[in-house]
Amino acid sequence: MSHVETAVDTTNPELDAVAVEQDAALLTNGQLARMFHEIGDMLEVKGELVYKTVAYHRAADAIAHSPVEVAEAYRAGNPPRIPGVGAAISDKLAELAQTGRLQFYERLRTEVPPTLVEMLDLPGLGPRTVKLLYETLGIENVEALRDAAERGLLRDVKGLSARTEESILQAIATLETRPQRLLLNQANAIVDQVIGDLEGTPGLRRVEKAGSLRRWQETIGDLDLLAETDDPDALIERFVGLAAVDRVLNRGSYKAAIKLLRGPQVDLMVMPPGEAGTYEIHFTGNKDHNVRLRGRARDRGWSLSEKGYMRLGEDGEPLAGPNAELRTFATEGEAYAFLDLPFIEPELRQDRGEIEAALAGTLPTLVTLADLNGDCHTHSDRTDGVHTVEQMAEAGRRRGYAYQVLTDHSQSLAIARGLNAERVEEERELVGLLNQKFAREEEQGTAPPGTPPEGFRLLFGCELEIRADGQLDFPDELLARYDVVVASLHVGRRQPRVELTRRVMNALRNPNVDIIAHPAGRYIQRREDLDLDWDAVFAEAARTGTLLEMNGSPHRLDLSDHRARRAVAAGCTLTIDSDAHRIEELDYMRWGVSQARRAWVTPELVANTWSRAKLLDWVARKPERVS
DNA sequence: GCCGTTTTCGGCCCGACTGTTTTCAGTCG
Repeated sequence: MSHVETAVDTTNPELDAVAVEQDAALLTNGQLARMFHEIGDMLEVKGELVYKTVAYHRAADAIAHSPVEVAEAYRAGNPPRIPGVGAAISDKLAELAQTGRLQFYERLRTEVPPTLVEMLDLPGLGPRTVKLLYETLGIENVEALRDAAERGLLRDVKGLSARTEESILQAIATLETRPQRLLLNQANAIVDQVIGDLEGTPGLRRVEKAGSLRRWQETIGDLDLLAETDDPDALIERFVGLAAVDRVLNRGSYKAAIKLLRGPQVDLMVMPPGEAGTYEIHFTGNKDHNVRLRGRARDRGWSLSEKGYMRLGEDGEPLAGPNAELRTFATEGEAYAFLDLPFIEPELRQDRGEIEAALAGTLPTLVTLADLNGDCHTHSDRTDGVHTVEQMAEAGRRRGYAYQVLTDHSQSLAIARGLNAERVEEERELVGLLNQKFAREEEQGTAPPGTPPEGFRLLFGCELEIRADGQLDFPDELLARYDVVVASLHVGRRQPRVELTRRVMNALRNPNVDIIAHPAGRYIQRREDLDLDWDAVFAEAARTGTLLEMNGSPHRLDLSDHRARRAVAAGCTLTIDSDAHRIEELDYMRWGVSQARRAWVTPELVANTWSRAKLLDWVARKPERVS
């Protein structure tokens, strides 16, 4: 607990000031990862050996996903073992941890203009071409490239043509109008639309989602579709001719890619009927997961591609001609089994230990939507919601929940018309009346079908503001009257880490606070995470049994999968909530569940898979744990 | 640059599509 105490200790302000100054030079895992990715990019442009550049990118990813703060650990003289980080990169990390700088990186930046690396963002333009353009025409940024292309200078470079000029100008235009990555729910809606448009194509047996959407990643770049069809030509024809197509990026016999009008790129791959297994694996990814599978296949004498497993000869090449041997499978389960692996859930396919767990027989049984018995975070029109308390409760009841917690905002969040003590009392009475009605209907057998045996109850809660001064927005006497208190932080988000952490700690230690909602306070692609001492927060949440929310709003998905995994490792228990402000948003639960699955979360770790009695008992016992 | 229960050196995952070419390199996923 000592680091926890240190982080919130205010008795010696001078000590705090020293700590903050040291922290200033400590790079976060994210910053380290960005730097090593950039190094990888610069080495690519320099024309370095491809495997060297890959090594830097791989190390960057591993650092980004590391459960420990890497720079902090190095500074403490306690460098963690990170897969993909060997002697050379480890030395660089040590230098960064000590000095906050890296000479190798700074020298590289003088050799390779940073704007050169930005040119790699242009679709179709890779490191070789960037290098070629730099060396022949001295082009070192996108502006110069556009200028040269417009003036017809590129066609004189060996290996390029007038056509290349055109496609480069096209790529620049694409980059400038490129939409942000899609949120999960947006991507899903677009894909459903495209799948609907493809239905009825002659020969088509089925179309399914693949790629990052099938892994339920929190944001989606390109969309991937797989199709089983007896007539590939007809399908490709239909696909590239869809009304929503802006332009066709490429088109072959088995695959095609389109860019949708004001929308993302969509890739379609055709699978021969009955051979979906390896295709689904290949196109669901992610890349690192696939590389691991191919390595394992190769160790066993087979080459794995989307087409199936091909027997390798003694030269390490697939056998050809009459000796060729190809194994295909109808399902992913069979294709995994060929490698003596069990089926691995798509959400886990990120090469974050799932292969090892599969081999050890320790893959988790992931939480599902059906496991949830309630929703601990919902709003009504009495604060910033859209539907009435009754409408929201009725909708929750019809979902088959045993409980739903009404968590309208507390008084200080004026922007959301937060409730004062008087309106809190009104709301309590309203909740009581509704519950009487629900109980009556259950007794009379007129409750909606699907109502669980323990019946449905609307639990009385609030979303309690953790104010900028660190105080909670209601006094303890009032808080003690709630069934469930959900605390969250919306204001004073830019305070320094020590201050922010102290505020959250104060909420965690309050005997009446049961859940911390959207702990990182992020809005995906719009607002950064709160700068908290996460290890301290997780340790205290675990000690006090305060539940940490996985917020299902596709804008939040907070905790993130990485953080949730760390929280669980630290002994925390979670909730998965919709944070619904209208009836339809109760469906946000599905995105929260997918995020939890990506974090390896099992049902028992999620408090709202519990019965109502168990949940209420858990929160009632918090005072014992805090003391 | 990383890595090793075959290896401390010599490997490192795979194929489609595109464009500029006559046999392939670059890019992408």
